[in-house]
Amino acid sequence: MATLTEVAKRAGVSIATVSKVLSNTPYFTEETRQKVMQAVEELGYVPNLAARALSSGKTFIIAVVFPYVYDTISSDPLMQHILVGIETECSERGYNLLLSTPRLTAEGPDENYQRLIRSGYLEGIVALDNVPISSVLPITRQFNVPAVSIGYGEHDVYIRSDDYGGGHSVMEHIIALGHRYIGIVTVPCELHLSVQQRLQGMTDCAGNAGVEVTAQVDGDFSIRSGAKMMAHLLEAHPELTAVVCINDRMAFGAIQEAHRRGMRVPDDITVCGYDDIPLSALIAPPLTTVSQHAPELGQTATEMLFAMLDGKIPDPVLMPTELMVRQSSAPPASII
Amino acid sequence: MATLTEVAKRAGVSIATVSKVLSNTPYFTEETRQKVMQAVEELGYVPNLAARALSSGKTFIIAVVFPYVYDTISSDPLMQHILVGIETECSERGYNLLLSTPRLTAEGPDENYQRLIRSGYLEGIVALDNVPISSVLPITRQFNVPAVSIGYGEHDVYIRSDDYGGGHSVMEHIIALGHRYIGIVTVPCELHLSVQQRLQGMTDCAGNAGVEVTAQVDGDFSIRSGAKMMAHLLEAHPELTAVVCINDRMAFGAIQEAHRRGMRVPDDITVCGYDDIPLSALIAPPLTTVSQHAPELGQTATEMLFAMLDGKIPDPVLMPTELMVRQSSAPPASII
DNA sequence: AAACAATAGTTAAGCGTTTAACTATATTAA
DNA sequence: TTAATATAGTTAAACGCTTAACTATTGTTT
Repeated sequence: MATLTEVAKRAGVSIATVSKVLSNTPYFTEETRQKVMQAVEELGYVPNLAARALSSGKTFIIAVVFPYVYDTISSDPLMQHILVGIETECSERGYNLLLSTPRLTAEGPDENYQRLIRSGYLEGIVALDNVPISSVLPITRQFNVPAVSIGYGEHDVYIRSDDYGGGHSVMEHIIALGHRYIGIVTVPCELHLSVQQRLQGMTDCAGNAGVEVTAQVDGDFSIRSGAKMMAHLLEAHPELTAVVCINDRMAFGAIQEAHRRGMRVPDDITVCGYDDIPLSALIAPPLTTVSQHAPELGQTATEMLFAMLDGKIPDPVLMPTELMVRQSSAPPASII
Repeated sequence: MATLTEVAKRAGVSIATVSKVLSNTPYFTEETRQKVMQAVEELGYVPNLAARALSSGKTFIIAVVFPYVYDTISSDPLMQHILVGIETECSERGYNLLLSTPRLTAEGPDENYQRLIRSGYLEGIVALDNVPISSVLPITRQFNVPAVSIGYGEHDVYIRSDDYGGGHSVMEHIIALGHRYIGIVTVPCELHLSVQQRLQGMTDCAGNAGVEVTAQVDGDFSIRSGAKMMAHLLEAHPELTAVVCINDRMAFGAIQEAHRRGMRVPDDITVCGYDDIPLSALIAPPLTTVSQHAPELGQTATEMLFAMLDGKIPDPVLMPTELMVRQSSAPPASII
């Protein structure tokens, strides 16, 4: 691979001049520029990133950190969409994207990750941070790696989906439809900070409307657990007319279980989800759910990171959610 | 961040000695080792990757290249699973994973990608290569970047899922059940090399059994198109008793469309898919499909790449597929 | 015409490693 | 006892780039 020295030789100038031309630092003539560019062209010169990184500190790498806890990339479709947003923004700026999925335990993230942070390879980080037991972010502060948090962990620069508002809006929708016997399928709330918010929004909304949530059970995000929890709910509380799940996958399971029992959705029971993964619009019946605008979440987080790299201190962002009313929700039969 | 020089100073030795100790190059005493390690410990020294990369050429970065054509990461669940396999293998070896999603046109991959390949940043590449119009691999050959192809593009080191065998096995299953009026939902075959194989397997199998495929229509991988093509098929060929889709998402759409028309699956019509994405086992009815073992595909590809980095030349691999018989397939009603 | 400023380019130091070549000491063989 | 060898450590060059400090040239101002 061609180096600066070769380009300089061919163009008949010094390597400093070549470097100046390439980085557009003032003080060279158009003629020099031409000579240099021609040499670059002819040799197919591409700067060596490692050398550039060492010399200037700019690596053009940012890392996406998706901690690996119970779930993550493999199973959560949301990650993909956040990733797409981040990728879009990075590739536009010529940055490369490093994917890090540290194993997270109560003692903190794994060795590999810690070394990576301290290796000087990363210009910045976008990290998912919603796990209460432990966080990937403290170490970034310690070693001054710019980082943006997507989530409710403690960190100064963050973007959060308005989970409280989102939870509030589904519940509001359900209560407005006339439902009074409502079940919630969630996950153990010590697992996930944003789910805590979602849940709080739901129960606050119900409380304010003078409605008491009939029952609340814990699944584990999976379709299967959604079905199982739906079964529990329906057996213990046959009076239920609506069930809200804190993610779409569990809502899929819930609908399946309802169908399995010969119930019609939404005629016999309303089911709502949360996340608005693409499949949600396409199942039968199409699912009423809350969109987090995941790609925008990733994209904005990345914009914030680039702002930090420019020396700015971006304000925290609360991304509004959007209630997607589809056909899985309807007034309770008793009203019609 | 601490550098070698600081460690050397603290341990009272030269930087070369520190480097030797850390890389376990012979000729130092246990005592020296202790002194060095203690200094490393106390200063929290972590080698600067950029410097190491420049000096030794080892960057500890491998890139996963998922070209962005029509579809990709955002929508294809398979990618995720391949990615998981790659990630597992990389993190085990302390390698970092760079995610590259070049825009691919007939003129080849985009500028960013080409620069990345030539930047010296990458020790190797695992690339999805199934698009006939263009490939991300020729440039890796040109610049001697070790690369493993997952797919049917022309490349010497590759791993392929046995699409032909997989296609053959679903068709065999359907014919064995007694179906004689069979429809296929595929995609325009100039889009995807592995789909061509899948299809060939299916038609060869049917041909050998003396069964003629009744109809074949083109969707676009999406659930929606699956439903639409199912509608076409059922209207044009009411005699059909089985429909095979070349991916699971279209099969979901097909099942939905069948349900929408009041048909029962598999009682009135058999529907099979391909890919075995996790959802497939959980929909109603659970889908008969073909598993590609995507994570293993990614993992083996990565093992092959590491073998190349060790100077070996791995043999091409054909990964066997597995027919997953579930409840969406049954003998045609005429037989029962 | 002298003094100064702006422009164009060069030289050389430095980024933090790895590693080949070297020196110094201890050990073994003859 | 000497030479050869193995061991332990050091010195310094190299990787390819950026950039501060410098020199040389040209243009402008007084």
